[in-house]
Amino acid sequence: MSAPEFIQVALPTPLRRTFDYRLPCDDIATAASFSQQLPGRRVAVEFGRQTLTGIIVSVSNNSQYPAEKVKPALQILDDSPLLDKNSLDFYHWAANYYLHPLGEVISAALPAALRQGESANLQASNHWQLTKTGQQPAETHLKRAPKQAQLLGQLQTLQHWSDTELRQLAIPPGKLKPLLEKSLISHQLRHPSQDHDRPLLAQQPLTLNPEQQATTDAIACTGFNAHLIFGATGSGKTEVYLQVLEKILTEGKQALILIPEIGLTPQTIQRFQNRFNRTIAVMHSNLNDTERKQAWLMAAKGIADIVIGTRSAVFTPMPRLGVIMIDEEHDPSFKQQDGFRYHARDLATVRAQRAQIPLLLGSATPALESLHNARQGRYQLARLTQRAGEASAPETQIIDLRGQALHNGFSQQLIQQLQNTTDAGEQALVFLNRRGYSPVMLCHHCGWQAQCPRCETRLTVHQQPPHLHCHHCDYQRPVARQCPECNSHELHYVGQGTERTEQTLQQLFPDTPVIRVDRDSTRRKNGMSEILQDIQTGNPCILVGTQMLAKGHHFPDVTLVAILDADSGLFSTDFRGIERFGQLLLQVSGRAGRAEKPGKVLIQTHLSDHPLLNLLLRQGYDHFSREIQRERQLAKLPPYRAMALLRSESKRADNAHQLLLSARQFLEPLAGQTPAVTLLGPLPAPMEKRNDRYRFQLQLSCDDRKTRHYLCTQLLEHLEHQTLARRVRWSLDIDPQELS
DNA sequence: AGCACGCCGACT
DNA sequence: GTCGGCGTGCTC
Repeated sequence: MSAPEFIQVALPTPLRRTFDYRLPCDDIATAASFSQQLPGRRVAVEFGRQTLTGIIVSVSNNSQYPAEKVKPALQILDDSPLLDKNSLDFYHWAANYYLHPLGEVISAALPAALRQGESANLQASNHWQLTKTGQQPAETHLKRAPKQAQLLGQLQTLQHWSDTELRQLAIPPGKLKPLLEKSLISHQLRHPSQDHDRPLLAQQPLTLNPEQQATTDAIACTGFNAHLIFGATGSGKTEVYLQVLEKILTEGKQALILIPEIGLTPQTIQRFQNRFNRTIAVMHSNLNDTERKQAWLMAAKGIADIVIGTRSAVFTPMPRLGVIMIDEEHDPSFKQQDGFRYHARDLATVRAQRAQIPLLLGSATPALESLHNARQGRYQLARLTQRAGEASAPETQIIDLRGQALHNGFSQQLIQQLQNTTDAGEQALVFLNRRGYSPVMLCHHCGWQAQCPRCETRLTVHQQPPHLHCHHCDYQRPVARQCPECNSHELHYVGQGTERTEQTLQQLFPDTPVIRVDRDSTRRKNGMSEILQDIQTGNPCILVGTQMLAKGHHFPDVTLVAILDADSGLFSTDFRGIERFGQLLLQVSGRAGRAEKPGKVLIQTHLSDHPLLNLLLRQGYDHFSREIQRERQLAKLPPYRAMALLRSESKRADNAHQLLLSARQFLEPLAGQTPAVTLLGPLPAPMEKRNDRYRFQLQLSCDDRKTRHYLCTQLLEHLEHQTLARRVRWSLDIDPQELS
């Protein structure tokens, strides 16, 4: 057989095809012998006038493309495939399902360093550990150096650590020098390797309660089996994860654990590290390019046994993958909201099916989709109802705001309850999902409002530092002193954000520390850790914050949780709005009433009769979700229908609108032939103008995914031939999570 | 997408 | 006289 000459290369471009190249001349001679192993390797090619790194997806003896136009590839970059066949097949599947170019799917799968053609070799890195002397109480050696003693104390909780962990803890390597010189710690440069010599368990597992035991037993190590673990905060989901992990690791397999973007706290990783003597690769947004590449390669080369990562980790090749777990599976951050709009939970399901391995989804407030799957029998539903320890579920109470006098958003009743809590020396948490000081700046004389010049929205007033800020396009300007319309100086701030709420609370409770936790307050400090340390002391304080407060962190001393304004959540126009609100409400409530102190949750609203709110509070999330499910079924919405959303945006509104109109005109005759297809739009997006662009959307709903796939495939081909499609930014969202 | 080409308006 | 705005075309 003659040596194959051509390779098909996936390149990072929005063009929905692969590109043919000739093998580089010096590789042809040996190509016959290794052609089987070409797919999955990276290759450098000339593409137009640029040089790109692509992935070889297949090999052939001929090319469909005119032979004289086929360029030779510049260089094959890998000695062996970087991506195995299973991974490539999975990426193909994803590209086809989401109708997204394969090259961009592969780009999402690779860390930036490998995408840009860097070598796929693992780097040696420092492994640090305590010496014998270093294990003794820190004060023995460092009486006169309290800072060093404190640092040693911190390191003693770790025992051993890596350069990356040091960086995560914000400890500059230079600070370790004195400890190194005193021989309290030591380090060695090591290449990462499998850690299979030590016993698997570093720590004895906890005893499971009957529910946890039954759940763990139901999970089979081989074959696809999916489980939805529905358990409130504190019901012991993590221990189930750990014990399933133990089963999988015992068999010598790898585990992939997906977590939400802000759920990855050092404590989470610590729990896995403390339990197992196994190499863990962590992949999240705080890593730099080198660290990310290192973690990815450790997973792909089978060195790491446990991989913990956010959404994009679902693509990581893992040669011995034995389980996928998704914690907080309802979290919206599992869906990518731009570019390649995939859902990591949905892809994880497919990946587990293809690999014939178990899948675990866990949440206190499962996504409606997941509960639907469980109720349909596609997932096994495991309920964990017993709260660990003595902690009882918090008592919840609605404060009806109708007709009440409010003080900057606080009812008299809420102020009294906060007073009681601080008087008792306990902590309180006030939740408000709105950053800044005030959402509206209004002229008292003529009614002028500070608007964003680029978006169809108001500017938010910030006071720290003082400025007006658009939360949608980042436009900023100084706070106006007088009205630009009528020159009046009487400018009022209407409504409250976290800054103003912090100020109000500080005025109401001058003797109690008020701690604000939102994107603005945590950015300045060293992440969130400093703030958390203050809170963890257990001293009385009042926390004010956005959803940052609701996720991931536990505040054992908080006994009162107040939701300042539930109305905004109940008014949401998005069809998923009420589901999100219910999830957030329970997440926030879950912060209260840990340990022995019973918690209380107060919800301020003008809609105290809202049936779904009352259902949620009186009967729980299960009943709440069933009711929403029923409404979705009646309204013919997901998960009962397969939806796709074609979005368009342009500086010229007519162009954006026109493109969708032509899409609709194209789809209508096709849809007419197929039963049960609904087209809605083109409609202006909920925020019609954003960042100087006018936005429209066309919604497509089908009874089944097959029809949707067919229609969308046709639609994309149609759009490729539209000249207008080049002047308008557009994107197709399969299974959209938000209609915005 | 990125990049180049090509054609018209308002500046040093 | 040029700089640069974006419309159009092309990428194996």
